[in-house]
Amino acid sequence: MTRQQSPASHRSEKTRIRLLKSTESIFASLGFGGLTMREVANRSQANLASAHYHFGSKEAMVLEMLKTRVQPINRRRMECLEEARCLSDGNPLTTRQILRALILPIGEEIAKSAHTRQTLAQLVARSFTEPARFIERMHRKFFGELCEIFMDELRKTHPMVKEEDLYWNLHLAISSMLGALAQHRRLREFSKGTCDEDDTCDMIERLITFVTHGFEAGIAK
Amino acid sequence: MTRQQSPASHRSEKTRIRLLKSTESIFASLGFGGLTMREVANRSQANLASAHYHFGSKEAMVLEMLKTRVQPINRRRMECLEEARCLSDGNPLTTRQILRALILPIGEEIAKSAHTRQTLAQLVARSFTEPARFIERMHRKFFGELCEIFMDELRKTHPMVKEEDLYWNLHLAISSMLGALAQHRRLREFSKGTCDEDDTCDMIERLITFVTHGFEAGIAK
DNA sequence: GAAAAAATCAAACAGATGTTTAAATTACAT
DNA sequence: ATGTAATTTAAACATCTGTTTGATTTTTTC
Repeated sequence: MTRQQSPASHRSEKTRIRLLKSTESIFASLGFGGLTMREVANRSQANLASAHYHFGSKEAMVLEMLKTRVQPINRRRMECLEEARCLSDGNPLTTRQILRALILPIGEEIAKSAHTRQTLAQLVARSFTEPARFIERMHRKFFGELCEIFMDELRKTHPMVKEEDLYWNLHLAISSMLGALAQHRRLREFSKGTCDEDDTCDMIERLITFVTHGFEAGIAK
Repeated sequence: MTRQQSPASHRSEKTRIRLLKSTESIFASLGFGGLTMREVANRSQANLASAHYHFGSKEAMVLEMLKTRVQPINRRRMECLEEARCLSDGNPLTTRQILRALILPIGEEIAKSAHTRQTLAQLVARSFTEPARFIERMHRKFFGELCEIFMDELRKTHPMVKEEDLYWNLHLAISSMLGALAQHRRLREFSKGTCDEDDTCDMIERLITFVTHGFEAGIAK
């Protein structure tokens, strides 16, 4: 049934890509349950059945979209970590450097997709709060080893700090990042226009400062 | 259609309460889209139609459940703030005191519902990340004025700090709180058993420390 | 240009969902 | 006890969902 993901796709995949784009924006604003195949097809100016033709099922389609969005961010995270390691030749990284490597890549990605700024922030956040089990499974797969790598880095930086404290505060830092992304669009209304949520750089810098100091306070004896 | 919420309900409302309880746990784990009237009715050992009889619609039922869960927490928040004001006779509160008043009441509520610890944390978090518009409207109503009260308190404590910075960092603190609640149950797996997510007091204290220092770092010049 | 493969399409299917109806039952006041 | 209101019930309704089918069109290959 499903079109095989064969090595060479000999013709343009315009439809496939349009479907993924629609999937992304609808999933970001309505979640998995709120996303319907018909709405995706409509927005993509494609036929309902073609979505199944390309992906096989709704679940597979959403998963495909998430993969293509999440993986580049995780790759970039590793790069950022590596860059920091180069700069600090041999010495342990600072807490800020580590947490920056975790957060900055999302900011870059958000800034990149200029006209749909909100979408990616929502997307990332929603993918973490979705009740759907298969999405949870995906996160375990994509995030599990990444977290261990970041934990290792934090251990090097804070060799005297208890494991428990490191885990707890990395957990809080990640949670803060996700929470901030999820609540992103509420800021303007909340601040009655005082704050500009569209200034992504500003947001990222504030977020990094916030979690860095939160983290360090949490591991202090 | 809807039974009127008349002042004196002359007979026991067992069914109504059972329906709300089921609504709570299902909504917490599956969200609004995942919650079905039939499942609620089944778990409540009630008839499908009785749910509509008591609440009128799925939307109204979920809203009623959220109100009865959220409002006590917000009332408690105001009490905590008042208690802190008493203790510091006239002087501005510390940042920690203010943020504690925001966070502690949720912790108390979570600790109270001992056997369903996870439920409330998930419930609060999910209610904030639900795509459903009517839930967003509810939050605006319940949270809007509360936030302004907390902002006023922060203004008194930090009179020299720019409005923008106060808003940004209160926003980050709230987001962190929500993110931590949402990600709550991931901690044990993430930490491979090192951390005990069921120790609610510990979690709340860590969270308060985290956001307090994050906040203060964010407003420092 | 003809055969084969890939992609699109309209239509239908099967199941689930929120909601309504109208009858039956229970609880309550007089 | 009786009549009235409140509640529960089984059944049906209309709509929406993901998915499948089989024919048709488009693209690629030779």
